[in-house]
Amino acid sequence: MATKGIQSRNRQEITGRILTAAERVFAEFGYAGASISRIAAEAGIPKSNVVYYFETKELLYRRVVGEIFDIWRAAADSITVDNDPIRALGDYIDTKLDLARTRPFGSKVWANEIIQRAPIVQDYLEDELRSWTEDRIVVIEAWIERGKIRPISARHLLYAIWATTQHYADFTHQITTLNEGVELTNRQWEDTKNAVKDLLLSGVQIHGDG
Amino acid sequence: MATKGIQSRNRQEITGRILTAAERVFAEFGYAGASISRIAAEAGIPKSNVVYYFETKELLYRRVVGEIFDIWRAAADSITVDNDPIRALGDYIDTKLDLARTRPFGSKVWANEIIQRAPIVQDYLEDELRSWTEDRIVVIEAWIERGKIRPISARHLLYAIWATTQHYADFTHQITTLNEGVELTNRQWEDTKNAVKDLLLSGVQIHGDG
DNA sequence: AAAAATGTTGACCGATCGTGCAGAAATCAT
DNA sequence: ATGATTTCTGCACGATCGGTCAACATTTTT
Repeated sequence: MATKGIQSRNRQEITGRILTAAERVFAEFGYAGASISRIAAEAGIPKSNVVYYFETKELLYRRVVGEIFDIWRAAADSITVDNDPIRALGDYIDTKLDLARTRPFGSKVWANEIIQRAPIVQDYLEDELRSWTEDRIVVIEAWIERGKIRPISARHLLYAIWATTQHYADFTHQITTLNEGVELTNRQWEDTKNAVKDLLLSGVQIHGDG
Repeated sequence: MATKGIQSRNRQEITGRILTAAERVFAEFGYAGASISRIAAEAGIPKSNVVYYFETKELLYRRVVGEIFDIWRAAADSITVDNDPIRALGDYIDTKLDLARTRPFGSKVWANEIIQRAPIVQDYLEDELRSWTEDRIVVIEAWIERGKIRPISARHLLYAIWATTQHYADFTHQITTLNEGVELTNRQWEDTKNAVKDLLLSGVQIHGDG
């Protein structure tokens, strides 16, 4: 019992290393292009060992997708009826842009999966994403009814937020290339946050008369 | 000489069929996941014949990417200093959303390529896309200087337009799933155009005091 | 009509893929 | 200490991959 912990800790360490490697490799090569041997090499272990912990490529992949989905879901906690709309949406944009910077590979894996019509995680979309989305739409429409924001399309607002924030993760390479080949600095990421919020939330906010 | 045309016409027909099939297959499986045999099957010809016309998978892929890039470039013709900003940007958004509907596979191929850090078409980014982007930024900043639009970040405005419009192509499957599993109707696409323009151009337009 | 050029196809090659499996190694419970 | 359990790894398999090539069919040129 006293030594039981050692094995568990090792297990957690190694599965964590595999998941991190898998997220990167799946992002960089797509599901079909990612090979178990490449993931294993990135994690510094033999191929057979990856299979031992995750059984199949598909199960490993589902774990990777599930992780980023949970993280994104938590990012929208601020979107509730009682919160101030501009503040809540601004926080959501900030958080998602932080995630675009810190977890770009997860975002890319998700993008790849959706582009390829979700052959593996369609059940995620139909179960969890659908109800989650409807809940947020209800909140935004409640804000509209109470006259707190302009009567925009709640659904398309959500889509626009997803699109723009994830763009900075999925298209990092294009953005870097257009930034003279160097990654965005801290300052540029702050500028990005402000620019995205400015652009998107101007369409939401009720404009005063002066 | 009189019969020369027959072979040329056949050549054009068959390479066209291959390119259409390739665009779809590359979009659906990524570069690594797309196989020449699958493209050939989709085009209804033997694998060897695809190789005969395009030599390698990579050359075929470059042709596909080049096509969608040219189409997108032409879509921004309206962005010139002398045009009205809201009108010009609105036309650009409309055109790109039309392309999202009519050429979704090309958009997905591009997205896949950028996600994977442009292993094949990096020269496109550095040569053509970079100068093209800078030119548009100059136009938008000229609009700002002349007081025609709010002083937003021209670069991030472009990115936001790209992100939102391409989102409706790349994430079609997610959007369809969230639309109770059915594709968007003509009416819904019109609503989309208006919603995107409303959201993005509110941030651009100078708000009057009434 | 004969020669040349172009188009078409199936067979084949070496490489890599995901995965199953047997057995060695390490750790655990007793 | 010893047997049970878990962890680790090399090897082998059938399948599929991109690409080559030679044989054959068709069209074009002379």
